[in-house]
Amino acid sequence: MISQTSEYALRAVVCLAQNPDKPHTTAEIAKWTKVPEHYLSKVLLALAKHEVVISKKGLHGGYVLAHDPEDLPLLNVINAVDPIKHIKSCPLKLKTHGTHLCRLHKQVNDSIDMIEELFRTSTVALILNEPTQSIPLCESVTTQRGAN
Amino acid sequence: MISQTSEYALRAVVCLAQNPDKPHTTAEIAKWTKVPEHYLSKVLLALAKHEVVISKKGLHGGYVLAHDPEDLPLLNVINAVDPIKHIKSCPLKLKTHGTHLCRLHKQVNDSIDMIEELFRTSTVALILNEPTQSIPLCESVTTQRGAN
DNA sequence: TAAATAAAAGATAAACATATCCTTTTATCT
DNA sequence: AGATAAAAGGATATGTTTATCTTTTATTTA
Repeated sequence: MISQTSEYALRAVVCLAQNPDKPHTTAEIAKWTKVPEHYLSKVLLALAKHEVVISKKGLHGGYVLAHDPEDLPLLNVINAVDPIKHIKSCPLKLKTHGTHLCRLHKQVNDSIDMIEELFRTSTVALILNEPTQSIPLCESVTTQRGAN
Repeated sequence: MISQTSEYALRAVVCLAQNPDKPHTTAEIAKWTKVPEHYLSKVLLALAKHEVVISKKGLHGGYVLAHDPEDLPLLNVINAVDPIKHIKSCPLKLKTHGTHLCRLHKQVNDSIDMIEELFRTSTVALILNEPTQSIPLCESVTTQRGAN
């Protein structure tokens, strides 16, 4: 439903939100999130281009979040790497439909709208707070990874 | 959000629902739905295997719907060709998470649940009825294709 | 200024989804 | 029975996503 790339991007962003103390390198994030390192590098590049994260080159460089978790909807993360595309005109290119979708494509597009709305209204902060039994990305249930 | 294959399957099923008089061949359906004919052939095969449609070989054969449009949720069509997969256990394979999803993956899975629910409750009949300006798959707004 | 560090960029490969083509099987009609 | 129609199945091709590896560029520190 959402692409592997989006999943990776979400993991990376949550990871950075959990460890806001300093920039983290691609290698670090890759290890923590279990995302293939060189692939993650491309993902982070896209996130930086869309100003979801900020990159810093050189020694002690790495990536940090560009916004507070409260101000960062998951949708922004997803759209940075794999933009949600709405159906705006008839996929069959029927001339009489044009921009007015038939029931079928309206229904499909409604589902896209729903997903978008859900991700627009859920911020990264929402993921961090409300701790359940499982801490995102962390193996242990009692300690944050940053504590190691 | 939904695959090209699912879109094709939905088109084919709606097409058959619009023309319930007799079996229709792959070639006919392909022409009406603007789906590549040989690819559609595989799609219809999957739909038949999942008993969404019924195939009839030989002269005057083709495909018909296996159920009344009222009894056919769009979800069944989608699941026949490209099953919606839920997140059931931690994608990072974190042992302590196991089957108890963290907030991140719960959120993503919730979106999958939402989509599934929407498609479960929308039947093919819903697509046919409530005519808007555009008739599904039909270029003309005044005549059903079957009338040609 | 030199060395070390880390992101950026580019090139290549593997896996998967989509699409096409060709042959075989099955049913129907005369 | 023979001819025809149509689905079923198999093999191959194209395109896109995902993944890996290497080189280049920018930054920091000593």
